Amino acid sequence: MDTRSKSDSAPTIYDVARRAGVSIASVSRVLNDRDNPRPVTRDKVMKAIAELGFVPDGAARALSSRLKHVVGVVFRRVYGTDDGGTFADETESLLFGDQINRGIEIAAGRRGFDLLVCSVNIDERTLPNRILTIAGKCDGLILHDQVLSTAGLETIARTTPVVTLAGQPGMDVANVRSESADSMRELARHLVEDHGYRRLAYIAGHADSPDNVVRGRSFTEQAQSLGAEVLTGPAWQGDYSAAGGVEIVRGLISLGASLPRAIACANDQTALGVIYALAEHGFDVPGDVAVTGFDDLPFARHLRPQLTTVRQPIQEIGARAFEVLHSMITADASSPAGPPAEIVLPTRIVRRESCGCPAEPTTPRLWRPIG
Amino acid sequence: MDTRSKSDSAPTIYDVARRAGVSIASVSRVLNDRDNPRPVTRDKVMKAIAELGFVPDGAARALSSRLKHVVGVVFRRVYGTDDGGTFADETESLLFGDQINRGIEIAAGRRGFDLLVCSVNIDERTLPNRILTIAGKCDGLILHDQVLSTAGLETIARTTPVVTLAGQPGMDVANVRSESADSMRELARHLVEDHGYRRLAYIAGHADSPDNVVRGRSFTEQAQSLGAEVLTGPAWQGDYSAAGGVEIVRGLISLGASLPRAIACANDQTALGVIYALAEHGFDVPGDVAVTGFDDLPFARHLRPQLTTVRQPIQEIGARAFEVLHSMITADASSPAGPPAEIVLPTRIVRRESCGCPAEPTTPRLWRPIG
DNA sequence: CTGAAAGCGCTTACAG
DNA sequence: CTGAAAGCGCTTACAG
Repeated sequence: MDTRSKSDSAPTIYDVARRAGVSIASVSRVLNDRDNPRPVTRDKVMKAIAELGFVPDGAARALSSRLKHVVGVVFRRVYGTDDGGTFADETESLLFGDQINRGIEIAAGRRGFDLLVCSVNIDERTLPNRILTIAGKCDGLILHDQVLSTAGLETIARTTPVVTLAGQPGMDVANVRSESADSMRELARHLVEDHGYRRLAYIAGHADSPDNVVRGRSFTEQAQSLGAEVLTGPAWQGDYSAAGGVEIVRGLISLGASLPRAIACANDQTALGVIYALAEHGFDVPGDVAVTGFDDLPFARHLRPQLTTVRQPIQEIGARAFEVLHSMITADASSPAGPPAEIVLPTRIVRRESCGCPAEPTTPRLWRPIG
Repeated sequence: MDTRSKSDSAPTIYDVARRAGVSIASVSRVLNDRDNPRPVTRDKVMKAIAELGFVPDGAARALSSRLKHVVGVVFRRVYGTDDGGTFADETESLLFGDQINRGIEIAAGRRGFDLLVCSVNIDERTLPNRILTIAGKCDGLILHDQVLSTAGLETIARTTPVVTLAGQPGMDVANVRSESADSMRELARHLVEDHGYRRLAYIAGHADSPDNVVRGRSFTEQAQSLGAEVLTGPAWQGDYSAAGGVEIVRGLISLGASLPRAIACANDQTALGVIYALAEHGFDVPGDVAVTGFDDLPFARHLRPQLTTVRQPIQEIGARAFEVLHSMITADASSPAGPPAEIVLPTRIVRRESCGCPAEPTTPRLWRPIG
């Protein structure tokens, strides 16, 4: 009669209680670190737990306490333009996304939450279902850039707290993003006024990305208002990937187009590809063409020329997203106020060499494109 | 009487059943795609689900079906030697670990599992508890390089399926790693015989990493057996980070030590730092000192000189780890055979420039260290 | 094909 | 301080 419950399957709270000679309620109390159990009781329980190698079941816990202590994160596994190999691995590393997730995870850990991650392909047909399955496994969801349509978003937000990243705030959806307009205007001003460039271009990211739209518009309007020319059109449509940047420059050059004096890119990865392709064709950066990025990923300062870009507090974005989500999860029934519609984090332009500014004297550099 | 259950909290299977005019059993059946429910029934249920925005609760599901469809991954958030800033962000990107996790996640997704990730600090005092909490939330655990002592491992493996990465197989613990000995011997042979280098060194990774131990020993023994000298000692103890590599080379140079003709590094990141520091002091790689890595991370071929290294199938390691874990999770009670003790994936040496071989003519290069 | 009912492993009022 | 009992939201034999 002893074998029944301590058989092959994992021990439960009942096994612990029996072994310790107490009720499951007492076991639960020491498990949750309540202070009622007497030291004696506590010790008996602890001993039984250790002997049995007992691990409380998270599902049962969650069901009972109505909190899973898990937040879900969904992001796109993008496969960028294929340039034939040089940047083939790039999209697998997802620099930006991974770093945001790290920020979320660290913030979550501080509150006893863990991260359920789920990368999806843009073309996935079962996406809505995937996301619902995820939603069922967590207390709230953080959705990266454009993984769901606005409609899909509103649907899921009816029952699950949702925070989007670089998206648009909605009825029940909070959004966290970083400031783009001011910094892009400042960048345009810098290129036009400080460096005197008169012919510029902006290489766009995904057309459906709000950040991209704002960056392109702010940059263009500011440059034009200062009397500079800004090249536009489908030839300048990138996809946030280095391979995309390479392809655009190669295309332009093979068409015999005359390049602008400066190219502002939607993000650092695009700038990386652009600099690569320019170097490949013998153009000097910034001598012939100045190039700028956005994000300030770690590699930006190791590039040669060092990349002038706009610094986003990447991990901070993740951390803030978690905090907002956490407040939505816990507030839920109590607080009548809705979630903060939007959190906007500050950015700042980082002038390095690729725009034409002098090199920072202090930082030695690791890499440079072939000349 | 209608408001009771469709109140503010999320709808449950009971709400759906009531609305559709069927039993919860029927709802459950369409939820799980069984084929008994008649089309009529199914339609009524689907309609109710859509109208209510119902999302089945994962915890309840898991508790009832005894499967959470979640695997946990624990890895170290390492803070490498601080070299004063240049590589400060490096450890935040965790190239290698993230790529393994991506492999796990993709493989998991194919079987309807999601990933619960948890990065821990080496120095975390609550680590055992953290891991137990994680364990309770998933069906099985994948542990990266040395997150737990052997004792801790055995304890948790008593009740949870566990697969380690680059560790050592144990009683109930499967291990997935890639081959290191043969490739390091081949690398030593290549440096000594093909290039004629007679004075070598191996910059180690974490001393407690089995991979590191094997790499160092294989390399050293092979080189020595071919009559070459291999420098050893604490001066060559790295920590798998670029910053560590930088520090070692700077230290050596500042001590006025005469450098070996070739330095084999425990991994690519270390090699990156080593090349950086050598370039910083005016040494030519491979002209003055040849340098090699291990891993073949994406940046290895973009470096100038292109990095000679050993290619590991990184994502494949993650994918295989998941598959083994999945078989342990599902087999459990049924199959009497234990888990495969160990899975070893093949590696191969990739000869590029940093060892002294001629450049690959086909691949253009993006970056190179300052000369 | 469908429903009533038990049970998964916890937490938490409620009594004592 | 401790225990008996209800309940969290599902799944799944078991009858019908």
